[in-house]
Amino acid sequence: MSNLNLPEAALSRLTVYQRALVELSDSGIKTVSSRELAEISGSNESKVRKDLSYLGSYGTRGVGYETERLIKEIGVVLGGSQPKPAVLVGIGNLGRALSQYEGFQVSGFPIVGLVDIDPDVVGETINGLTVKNLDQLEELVFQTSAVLGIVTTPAIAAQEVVDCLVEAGIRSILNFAPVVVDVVDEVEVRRVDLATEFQILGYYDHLRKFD
Amino acid sequence: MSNLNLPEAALSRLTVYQRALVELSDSGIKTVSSRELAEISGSNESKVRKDLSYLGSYGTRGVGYETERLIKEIGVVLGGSQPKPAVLVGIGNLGRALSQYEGFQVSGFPIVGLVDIDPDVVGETINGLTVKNLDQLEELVFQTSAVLGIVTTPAIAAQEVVDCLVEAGIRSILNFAPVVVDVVDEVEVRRVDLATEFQILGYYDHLRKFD
DNA sequence: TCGTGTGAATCACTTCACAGCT
DNA sequence: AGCTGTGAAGTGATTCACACGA
Repeated sequence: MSNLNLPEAALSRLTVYQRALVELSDSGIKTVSSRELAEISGSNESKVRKDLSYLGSYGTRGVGYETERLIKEIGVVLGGSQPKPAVLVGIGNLGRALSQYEGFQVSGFPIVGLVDIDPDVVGETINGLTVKNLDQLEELVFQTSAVLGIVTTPAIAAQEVVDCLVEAGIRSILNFAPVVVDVVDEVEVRRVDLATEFQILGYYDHLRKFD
Repeated sequence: MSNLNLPEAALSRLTVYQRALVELSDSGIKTVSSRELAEISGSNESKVRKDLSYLGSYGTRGVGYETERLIKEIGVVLGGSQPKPAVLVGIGNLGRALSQYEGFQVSGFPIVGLVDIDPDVVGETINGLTVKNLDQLEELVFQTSAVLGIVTTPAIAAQEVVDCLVEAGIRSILNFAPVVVDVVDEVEVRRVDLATEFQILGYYDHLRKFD
């Protein structure tokens, strides 16, 4: 089913278009042109048209795209819009913040389990969830049907935690630890590297002084 | 000075190499080959050599690269290794977490100011910093010599906050709000989009079911 | 006439392959 | 013999430009 070959770059823009489309739709706007959609998504019109063409031909020449229709079609491609529950491992500052961030719930990725190894933290209740120990991970994943893992541990612990997640059957992992982890090919790991983002900004800031 | 044309993709990998090199150096390792460095950074040897070649020719044929030397050279390119202080706007869950995250301090991006608009939050002290009101931003930037801005507000407030940051003289912004903001060309904005990361994972998870 | 859909052209990044230094 | 440095080839993404339908 839907075996379109969506380039990674287009994929990440589609999620941005979708959010923009939901906003448009909520304010009663029925159709939108590639130029308008580009404008509010920080893209450009060719890219928008090319990206949307991967989904099929859902636009009308001379008119534009129906917002409702596009939202539905993008939703189908992005994973059928069934919610995908996530477990979060590593209850430090960042872990606590993410576990309370409503945005994930709203986007269809509810956090349904919390895990740590620190005995001082295990047993604590955050946002209605009790923090479990790492050795209860497999059971937790089974009980909650979680399919996503979020790693917010220190760098040193990340590889072990990822191994446990994979062992427990998780195949999609978002890694906030500033380290590259090894996994088998069937597992998809995405890294969010805050220190790198800062350094890139720092680089451009530095460059600006020599123009 | 140093007007090399570093591709964006190489730039982000250099930050990863540097962290790996610091670890190697700390454990007493003096030289490293492109293959070894690739292994621990999740890259490959051609990419490592090409990336490092943008800095100049600091390797020794038949031997590899001196860890200390590379750390220094990457540091120079990434912005002279002077610390770049940052102000953070938006003291919600994520803002609180980031303001306590030691990683930034360590990487040379200390958070030196906190800002919000909620009167209940303004005046609060977090990690030794008192939260200021948005209208004190310009003064805060002036007093602290901040050069980076971090936006952790809700989407709806992000554009206004970014305008204030730019007004206050900030030219490099890291935006965690799930919205694309408009800025003049001289300002660099990088977006960290957590919802998009989840959706991309969700897409691959979905795909796996139809192989 | 307006805006989509798409081949073709361009640009950017990656990988290959090997000459040359140690 | 081993490993770097780098042109050249290959791959993938972006932009262009225009035919076509509403």
